[in-house]
Amino acid sequence: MTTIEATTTDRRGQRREEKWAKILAAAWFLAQRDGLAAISLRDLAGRVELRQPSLYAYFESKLDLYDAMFADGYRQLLDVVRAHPSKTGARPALVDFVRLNVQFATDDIVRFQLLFQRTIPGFEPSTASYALALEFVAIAGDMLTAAGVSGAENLDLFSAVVAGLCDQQVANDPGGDRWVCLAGPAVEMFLADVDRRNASSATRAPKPKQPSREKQR
Amino acid sequence: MTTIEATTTDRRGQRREEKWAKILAAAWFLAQRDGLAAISLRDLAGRVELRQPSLYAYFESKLDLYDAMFADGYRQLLDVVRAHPSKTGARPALVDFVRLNVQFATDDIVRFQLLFQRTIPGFEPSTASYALALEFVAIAGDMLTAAGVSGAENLDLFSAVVAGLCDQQVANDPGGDRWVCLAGPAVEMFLADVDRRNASSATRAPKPKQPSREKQR
DNA sequence: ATAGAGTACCTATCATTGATAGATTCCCGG
DNA sequence: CCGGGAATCTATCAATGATAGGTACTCTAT
Repeated sequence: MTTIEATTTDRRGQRREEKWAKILAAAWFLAQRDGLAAISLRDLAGRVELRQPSLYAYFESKLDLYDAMFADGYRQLLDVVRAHPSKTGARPALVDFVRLNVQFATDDIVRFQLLFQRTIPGFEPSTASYALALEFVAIAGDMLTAAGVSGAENLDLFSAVVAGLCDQQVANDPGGDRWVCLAGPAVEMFLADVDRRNASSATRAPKPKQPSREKQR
Repeated sequence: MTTIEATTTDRRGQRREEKWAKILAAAWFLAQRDGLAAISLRDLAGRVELRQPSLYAYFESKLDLYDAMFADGYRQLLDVVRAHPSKTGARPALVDFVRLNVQFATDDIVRFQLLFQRTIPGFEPSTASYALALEFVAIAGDMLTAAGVSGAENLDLFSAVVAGLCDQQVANDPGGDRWVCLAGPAVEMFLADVDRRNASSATRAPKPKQPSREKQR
């Protein structure tokens, strides 16, 4: 779906992938300069020494280009998250994880829009690309369970907090850090709330659902 | 800015405004059907018995149409917020306010996108339209101070929580209420956090920076 | 009543967009 | 050296937002 496949990975395949990467890079540049939806295929082609129809040898359509960018963006996100040294202790790691996410969002606004806001009419990531998104969600879920948080409602609340930080940072202070530096307080707030609810439910019902967890911080 | 002004409010003015409203309604319809960025002026014109160039008697450009929709959307939001009966007690009222916001977002996704996410390349609300947005922000600020919350950081955190709820609801469960019904818990979480921080800062430093405020609830 | 002004439309046309068809060039294996 | 396929081109399409200029209607002032 994403690309028109090279039938076999022959010697040409490498050159092709190089060019493919160049196109993608140019697409990101244009998206940042003119807006995600304002990418012009002619402009894009010109930047990689091609004519506009030749792009269709690499992408089936413009939406397919967006799909490739979507996958590329998630690969970048996964790289960032995985490359980051995980702190000792699940909760400090969670704080770092959130801060990393907000920073990632602000580092490239159009990338954030493409990955997390459905803004391009008609665009829907292919299953292959969406798998990368799920991979990321799984990582986030693991970090939460490691921090002793479980339950669908808690996951939803957490995702809302993180999304909100990113959203506000991107929309109201692009390039700044007004909400980036709220990552710590926000996670603190969230975890305190989880604890609070667990404690109160524990007093009412003597069997706490979650196993007791260490409180670091 | 928003519209090409009727030089005088003559008898025709009324008809003109009627038609103007019709165009706007049709624009919302098309936005919901095809996506915000995919509105076709020819299609839009056809739905109000006009030819495409005639729309330029009502809007200077397509971006200007978006500006009119932006203002219209905020007027709707202000109407909803003001029409809602305010509960007794600032904090229950705040919960209601948040729930109302999330509901408003899900009720019309493209409207949410236009008002709160900068997705249309080149679009920036005119100062007149943006004034409506500020009006809304002011209302939210008032509700917060009424609930005993102050400080820029708290406002930012609050806005992030609300935005996050809307964002996730719209993106991941459009039409549902997975995050709508988290409005209550989220506000509770937020207020508990504010209280917690105030309490701890009060014990450490006997002079709280913010003037003491009544703690209701 | 009627000329003039001005509004509200129209048709015709433009440049640009994403997309397709078909010809051409280039490279590599036989 | 030559045939096939990949890569790219030119030419063209329909649809888009925008502009120019003309036409019909309506109200006002003489």
